[in-house]
Amino acid sequence: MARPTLESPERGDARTRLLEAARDIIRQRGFAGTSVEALCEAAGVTKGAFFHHFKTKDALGVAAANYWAETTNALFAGAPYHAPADPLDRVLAYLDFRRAIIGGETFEYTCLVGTMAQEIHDSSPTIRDACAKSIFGHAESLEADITAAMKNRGISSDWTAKSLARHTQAVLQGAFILAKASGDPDMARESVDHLKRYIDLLFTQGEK
Amino acid sequence: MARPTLESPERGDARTRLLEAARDIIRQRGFAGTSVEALCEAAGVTKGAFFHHFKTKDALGVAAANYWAETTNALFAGAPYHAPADPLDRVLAYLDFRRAIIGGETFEYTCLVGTMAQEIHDSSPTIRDACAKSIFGHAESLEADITAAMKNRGISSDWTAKSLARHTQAVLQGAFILAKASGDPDMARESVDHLKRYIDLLFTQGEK
DNA sequence: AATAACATACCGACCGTATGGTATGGAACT
DNA sequence: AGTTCCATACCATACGGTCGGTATGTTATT
Repeated sequence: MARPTLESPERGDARTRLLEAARDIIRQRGFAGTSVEALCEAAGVTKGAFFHHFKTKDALGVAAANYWAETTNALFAGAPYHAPADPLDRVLAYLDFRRAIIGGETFEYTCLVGTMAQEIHDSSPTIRDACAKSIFGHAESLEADITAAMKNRGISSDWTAKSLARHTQAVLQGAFILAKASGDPDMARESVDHLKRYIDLLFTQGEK
Repeated sequence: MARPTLESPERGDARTRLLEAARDIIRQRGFAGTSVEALCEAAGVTKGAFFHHFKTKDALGVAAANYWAETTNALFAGAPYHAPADPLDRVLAYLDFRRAIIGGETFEYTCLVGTMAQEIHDSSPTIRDACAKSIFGHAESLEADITAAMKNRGISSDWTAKSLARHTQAVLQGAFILAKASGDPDMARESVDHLKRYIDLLFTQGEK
């Protein structure tokens, strides 16, 4: 790839490759378990390049979380689950999509920012905040459909759209942990099924 | 505390203190982020004591997971949620208990084996297996009540007691991650509330 | 249009320290 | 007397991070 220009400084070859390496390796070994040199080797760059692009290892962690937020936002924005006219169907289609994504190697379907937040929540506030922004930002992207579905079905509830959106993320994060502990992605799919059943019950049972 | 004897070699003072230090510090900083020396300092022992009791750092991880399984098993066995005569009430009381436990500093209510499994699932199979045993063993302790509740209410379902028991653990693990990311334990309680509502719906709606 | 001046991207050797782990000796209990 | 338990001293290495240097751009001046 060509050298980055002043107009697009983010296009640096090494920088992107380091972020992609971070995305994959940190999901396998965790943040503290991933050395800068391991990242450099995977990205095919030297340490000089690393510290040219990131002031510290923590700064790489923040950048990786932001990169994760950007790429996943793009993935979900372009996903087919927005198609249904009924907002509830969109929410359920979202869960189908999340379920369909689960598969292959563990590090390929688990969540970078969930992994990092779990690990560094107490030792690195900057990384933690970047992770929180990614998780809760994504949750917010579901809120609109949930709110619309509640209005659409005339749901009067003691729960909020915001809390349900956050709960979906909690279930997914927890599902990943069981999958990691057991080495079996079915363990994650199982929880998504329960979550889908819950939301289905909330809206078919709660109708008034 | 007295010196350990040959008859109860597991009662070693230093050993227990190291396991307790591991329980607390690993929940704060993760496994890789916790140094042997940090554990020794917290336990008030030297490295000689550490490597006398544990052959390697990984062995400490396995022992910490087992210690966690033992102590939490004892905690839950002695908890008051077993009192209700109705098995469904016992399941719901279990969730109330889990919810009530959430509070204080993050490391005080989050799960050691969930944290470790997340981090070392790929790099240390022995620790991962010990964590899995703790998580799924605890899940199994719920299965009996769920099964009894299903029979009791005549539930014919497309889900199993085993999968629902595992799902409860997934929700709790995920709830902890959101709490860590946000720094707010309410984020965890919120998900427990949703889980309780789900189980309630499953049994009141599914009655036939 | 040429060029001086500056900025960016990257390399790879190097440094100080922290780390997991070892070797050895001795006190306390059996 | 023998074994368990633990402290001290030490080691080799892996770690995060620095630094001098080079190649390749961009911008401003003339």
